[in-house]
Amino acid sequence: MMATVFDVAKEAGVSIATVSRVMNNSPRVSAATAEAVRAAVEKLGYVPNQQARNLRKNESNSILVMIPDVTKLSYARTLAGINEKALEYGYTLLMNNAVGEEQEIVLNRMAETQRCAGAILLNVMLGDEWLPDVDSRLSLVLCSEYVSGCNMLSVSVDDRKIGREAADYLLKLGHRRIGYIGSCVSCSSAFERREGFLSRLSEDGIEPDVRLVAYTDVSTNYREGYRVARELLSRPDRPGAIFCYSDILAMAAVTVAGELGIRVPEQLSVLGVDNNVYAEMVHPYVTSFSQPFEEMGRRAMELLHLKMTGQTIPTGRVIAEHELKIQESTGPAL
Amino acid sequence: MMATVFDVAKEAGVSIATVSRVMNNSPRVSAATAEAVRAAVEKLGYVPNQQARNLRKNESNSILVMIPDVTKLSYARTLAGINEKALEYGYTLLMNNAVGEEQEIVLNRMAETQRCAGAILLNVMLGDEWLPDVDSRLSLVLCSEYVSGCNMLSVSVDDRKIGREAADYLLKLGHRRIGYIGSCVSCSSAFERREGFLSRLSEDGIEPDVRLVAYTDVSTNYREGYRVARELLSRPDRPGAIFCYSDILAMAAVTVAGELGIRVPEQLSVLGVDNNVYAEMVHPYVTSFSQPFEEMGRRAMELLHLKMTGQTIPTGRVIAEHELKIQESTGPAL
DNA sequence: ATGACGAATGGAAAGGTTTTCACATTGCAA
DNA sequence: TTGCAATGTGAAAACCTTTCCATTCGTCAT
Repeated sequence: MMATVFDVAKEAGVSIATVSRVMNNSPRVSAATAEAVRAAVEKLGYVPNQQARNLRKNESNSILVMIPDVTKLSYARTLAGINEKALEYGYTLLMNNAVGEEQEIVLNRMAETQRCAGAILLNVMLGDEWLPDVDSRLSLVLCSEYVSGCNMLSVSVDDRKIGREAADYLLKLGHRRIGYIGSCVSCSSAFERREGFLSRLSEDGIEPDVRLVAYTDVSTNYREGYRVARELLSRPDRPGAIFCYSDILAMAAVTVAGELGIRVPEQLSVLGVDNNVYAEMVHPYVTSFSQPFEEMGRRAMELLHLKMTGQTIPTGRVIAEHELKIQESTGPAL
Repeated sequence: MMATVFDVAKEAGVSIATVSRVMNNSPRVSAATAEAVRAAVEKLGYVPNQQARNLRKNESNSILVMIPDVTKLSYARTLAGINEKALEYGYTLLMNNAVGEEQEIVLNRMAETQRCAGAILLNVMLGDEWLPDVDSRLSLVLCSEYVSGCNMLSVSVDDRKIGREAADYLLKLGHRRIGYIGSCVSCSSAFERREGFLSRLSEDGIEPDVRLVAYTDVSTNYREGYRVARELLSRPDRPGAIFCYSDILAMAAVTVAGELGIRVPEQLSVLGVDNNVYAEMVHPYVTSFSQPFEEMGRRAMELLHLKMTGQTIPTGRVIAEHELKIQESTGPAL
């Protein structure tokens, strides 16, 4: 049915070994022979069977991407970046939408059946004693929130720095009554951002004020954010500026402000994180830290490629640069 | 390194053929032997090499999902559905984020190198003469907007019906001045929805009124939708109800109405399509047709499985059911 | 008692590569 | 002229399965 090395060898009048060499661009073959083989390949429409190749070479050209939830925009964007580089390097992308325990099962099965040579894990759960073990059999790169104490190679943004810069920016605008909406425990990035945020405020002598803070554990749930923001902004001693864990929460805050007759940014500055494409649906547009998800995906794929080809790689954590995109929701304190 | 059938055979004191039979649950092996083999498998931690298996059986257990843009929520949701079923059937998911010409190249390469046995194409471009050719070498299922005239097996919603029901719903609320925001040409679904919408209106004697219609070619771009909606709603003879191609456009219309002091739904009913999770970011919440993307993905995977295992499949088009989710943005005509 | 049959199992081929090793040819220096 | 290295090529093994075919053995009907 499909042409094989044997067919090509017969057609070109050479041995299968020579055909293989030509297909792999071996230098140890004469120009004339190579040309004849190539002609035969062309004529027969021969394409090497990847399965057989992988079996023989005992390696795989596919890599696994493990995603907790592909419908979350940040993951999808990262995936797009990974895909871009994978295509460039000639890898095939295996993807799996799995969470928790299932991640471990799938990953182990992939490693055992030798279905893939490497994997990129988006936002793997905390407390993963099993990761180093998997990493010994399979090249692994993490691409997600930074998990402190985890020594795996990872790509992430510096959430602590985002928090610090958020505080810095609002302080520079003259704000002193600065609030926070977001979680403090649900995930590592939330924790880090809040830590950085509070430590910068503390440097200017501003200590956490419970009346200015609203915690919501579901940091990306609009309705919950709306409820919490309403509560926070209804107080007589409401903050003059709010740093929000996500754009979703920031949008909720802006909407609430509009409903309560609080002018943004004159009476209230709102700062978010994400640069969500949907952020434009609320007016005024939300000032926000953008996260380079596509770039993170590309970097992760590059690192994995280096790791798999045995080249030198940076150890530990690789940081992707965020950027403050100033829009309409922030302004100087009155 | 890794245990093979030979190791297991030696350990269990049987032949490799028997080991293979046990691994494949063949009935032609005695219980005692099977037990011995299983014990050896357990002891050695043997896992069959998928590559070798695929090579021998000349088939693949992986299927390709081709996506134009994984960052679009509807595609991501479909992908999640596909993933769910693929896991259930034991398929490995290959994914590729490609558009236009690149789709054809990737698809052909996949078929030629026998990397996968089947593929699900999300929203493949129009005018694809090459599809039947690929389908003859690779099982194909389309999962996307319905392309009329294309005889491939496909899963899609009935966009014409959505259009009809939209008109029907607004007419039943007593509306007569009914507008439309969306594209008429950019994609098949936009065309179909508009056709169904207009034909239903026509049945009640309402003919298209250019003053009530706003066309925007980028049917999912908020800013453009905002501009267009503003233009449409600023007219003195503005419509009393609007059917929007997408929730994004509907949200823009609702926002514009709010800014212009037009009360929704008292003075203006707005109806969208999608049931976007972000639809909740605008008040009042938008009434909308939900599309079962996850379910579509699952159905597509099921159909592909049936097709690949040579079972009988429905021919042509499979329709997934949409549903009208009534929220706050629609109400009776004054 | 014999033949036929079915069940359980093993031997060996096949699937399409890559790669090692060996062989033959050439060119070049001694 | 001889020896040797470099170069180009082919034969065959190896990668790990599945599966066809053959063999053995026990059972049952004649």
